Amino acid sequence: MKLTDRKREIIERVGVAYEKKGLQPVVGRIMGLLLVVEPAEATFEEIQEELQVSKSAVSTALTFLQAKETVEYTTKPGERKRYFRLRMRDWKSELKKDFDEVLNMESLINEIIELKENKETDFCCRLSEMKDFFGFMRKELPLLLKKFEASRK
Amino acid sequence: MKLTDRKREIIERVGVAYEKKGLQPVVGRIMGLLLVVEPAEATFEEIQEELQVSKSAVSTALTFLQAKETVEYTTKPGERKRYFRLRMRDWKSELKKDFDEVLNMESLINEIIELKENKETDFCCRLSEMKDFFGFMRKELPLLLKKFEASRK
DNA sequence: TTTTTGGTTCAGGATTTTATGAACTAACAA
DNA sequence: TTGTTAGTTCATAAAATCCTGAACCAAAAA
Repeated sequence: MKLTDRKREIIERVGVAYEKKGLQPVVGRIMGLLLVVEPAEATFEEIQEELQVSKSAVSTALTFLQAKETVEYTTKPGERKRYFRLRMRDWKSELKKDFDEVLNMESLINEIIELKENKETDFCCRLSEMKDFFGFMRKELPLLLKKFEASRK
Repeated sequence: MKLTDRKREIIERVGVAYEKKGLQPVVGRIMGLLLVVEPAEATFEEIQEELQVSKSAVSTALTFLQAKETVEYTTKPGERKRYFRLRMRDWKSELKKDFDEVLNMESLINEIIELKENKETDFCCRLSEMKDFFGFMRKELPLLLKKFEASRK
């Protein structure tokens, strides 16, 4: 495999970014690796070798990423090895899942407001403002996505 | 203190939501507690009692939340106890920090693209598209915030 | 001066998360 | 039928995280 130090540094940075999102270290490193390698795919063995982790760690991480529909593999005729790669096609649907967290926040805040006996406090007004903002975002984010798509045609 | 089961349930849900964001369990529970109590403040002792954790856990979590400028305290004349509460005033600047992560993503993706020898691949085009999207969001999100503010006057 | 209140600090223990290694499977090859 | 390749599975080891308890401190009260 033999990657440059620069690429290795990026793998780590991508790894850390994914760790912060709650994914496990090896999962994040694999994402990084698949982002920087050229061509954009790697075999099980290459991943294991480059990241210096056990087969089981690679297997578990790849199973997870495939379940999440983030990674897929192809095979080449006459070879039994799998070539793993990122499913870049649907980064937009990934994003929509992130957007949906807004919806969760909105309903959680709303449940908190509903419990309040006194809804006239400054605190409660702020909460309402936040709730409204999340509602606003829930409506506006899909529009923004459309606007982006329109801007590229 | 004596909270209803409903409020305790919400504290846990808020706690889990914050854990997912990478904060420690006790930090998240304190956020939940300060969101549901009425009036919206609690003493060190009340927090400790309600969450059933040690003084040190409460102290560490509160120190962290104050450093993050998410929590502050007031005192009452003649009392030495601190009354901790959420700094709800600036939830918008909190939000802006979240928005800024978009910027990080943009530059990370850009660094990856710059390393690519062949920029004509399908993979690279998708990456560019993502980069453009993050650039687009970086410009649009602040506008969206303004639009929201305008809609409330 | 001593005690009480309201915390803070930190070493170490418990728990959780993450990675390993050994045993296993399935498919193909010799 | 035995060996090899390309992984998977799972018990447990290792590491990281989180919390506790004991010692401590500063300010006010007794």
